[in-house]
Amino acid sequence: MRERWKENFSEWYSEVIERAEILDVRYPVKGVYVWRPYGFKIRSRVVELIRRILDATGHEEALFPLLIPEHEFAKEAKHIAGFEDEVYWVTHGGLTELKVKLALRPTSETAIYPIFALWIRSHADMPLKIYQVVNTFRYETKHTRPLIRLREITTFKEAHTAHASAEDAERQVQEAIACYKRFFDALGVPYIVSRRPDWDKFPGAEYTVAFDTIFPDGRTLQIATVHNLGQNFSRTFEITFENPQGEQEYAYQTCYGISDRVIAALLALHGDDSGLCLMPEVAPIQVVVVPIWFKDKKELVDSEVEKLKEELRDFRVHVDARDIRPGAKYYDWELKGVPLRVELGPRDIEQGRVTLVRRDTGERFSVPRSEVRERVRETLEEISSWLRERARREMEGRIHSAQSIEEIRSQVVEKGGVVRTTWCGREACGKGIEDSADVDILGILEEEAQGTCVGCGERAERVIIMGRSY
RNA sequence: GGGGCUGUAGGGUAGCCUGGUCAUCCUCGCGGCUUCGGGAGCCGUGGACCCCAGUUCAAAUCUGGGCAGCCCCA
Repeated sequence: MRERWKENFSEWYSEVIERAEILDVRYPVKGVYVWRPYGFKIRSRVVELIRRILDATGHEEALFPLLIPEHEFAKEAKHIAGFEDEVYWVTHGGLTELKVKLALRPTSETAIYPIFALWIRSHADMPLKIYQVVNTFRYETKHTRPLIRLREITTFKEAHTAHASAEDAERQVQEAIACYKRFFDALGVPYIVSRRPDWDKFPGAEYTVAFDTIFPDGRTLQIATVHNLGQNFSRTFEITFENPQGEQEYAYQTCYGISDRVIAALLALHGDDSGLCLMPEVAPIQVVVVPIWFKDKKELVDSEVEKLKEELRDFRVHVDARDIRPGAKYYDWELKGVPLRVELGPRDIEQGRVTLVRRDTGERFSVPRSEVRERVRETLEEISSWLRERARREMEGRIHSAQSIEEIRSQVVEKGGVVRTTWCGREACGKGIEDSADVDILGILEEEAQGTCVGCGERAERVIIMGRSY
């Protein structure tokens, strides 16, 4: 690696995406990228994890069309107002201009809810919990960045639910938050959960709860959102049901999603100056075996490596048999983030041992050949918890508190990260704080506020977090 | 949204101002030999001027447009 992880994060990120073969960024359309096989394997593991979690909580996977007719898309006024300047439109079929323009989904509410209206007739049809993993399109005007700000989001994991009561929808929001916590915990991606201020909620939602993480450069990244839609969309799309009393009622809805950004976070948070450092849970290769060949010993080493590979068949193992020097292989696999390396040479064979090298700590040690399976298993577990713990500590070290506008500005602008502070809860005052500190309010925390508002000095009603985001 | 800069082999670059020779160097790919416990050496060989138009005897070089990328400000 040429670039350093913390000191030069933005360049590091670009370099690692390209050299670790995650994406090919050379596709000739702005803001869209090619998943390379190695990156795609990581993506697949991440998708499998969310599938397991959603399936286990009674969600069912489905697949809705990419194209949305204009009249459906335009039904919900606030929703379209929130998206209209970033929608791609299909206007022609061949040379024929379409009578009804078709939107490429920027998100799928307006594709799914007309169908929900057909599926739901009675309270017994609910709760209805559907999810899909799809690509979505947004015509981003700001600077696009691989996996962070995309024009084609390739891995949008969105869930949509419908309920017979406001209480059940509220319970669903809590379930979604719990699912996402489990998901990010498994990936070792630390997060802050907060409720977005009203002016920043999802267009058409009652309220939005967001997960943010903090990158090594101190900027925050929104990695998941959960929305309580109330009856806003069900009124628009006429999703009604007959309740137990025999009356027609509008359904109560929620939706929530996670984009490619979770993979950006996974890569960014678990790196160092040598490159990626993948969590064993998602690493395409968990253990790379490097044979150390010597003149007349090549055959001996190769046959031992073959046996070793068989002994390690419970793991995702790759034997690097390329005809290059071992050192070159070490650098290569470190860049690609393989969590554990096993070296096997004449010296190891003589002693009946193998050499293990941890990617996270760089620690090198030798273990008896007879114990290799068990030691690999426990070392991978240690790497997983070490990475998880390090990421958590790193993020917590970037959360500070501030009691004045000046402090907010100096903390966030100079040191990066986020600040906790207190706010009266009034929108005008909140926007004033954002303007004068030149820092955004990310969200409102669950906890009780004490003291006064940083903006107006009146009694504080809310604890908020502020930061600069991607 | 506004402004600036850039586009030369798979990657990184020199050449462009001042048009003209076989387009420079590093890396990389391929074949071969010797090597192999932290980026090997030698020999041979392969590969590029973003696209479209214009100016000109002649364009990587100048002009216009397109596309793509980078940076700064809002």
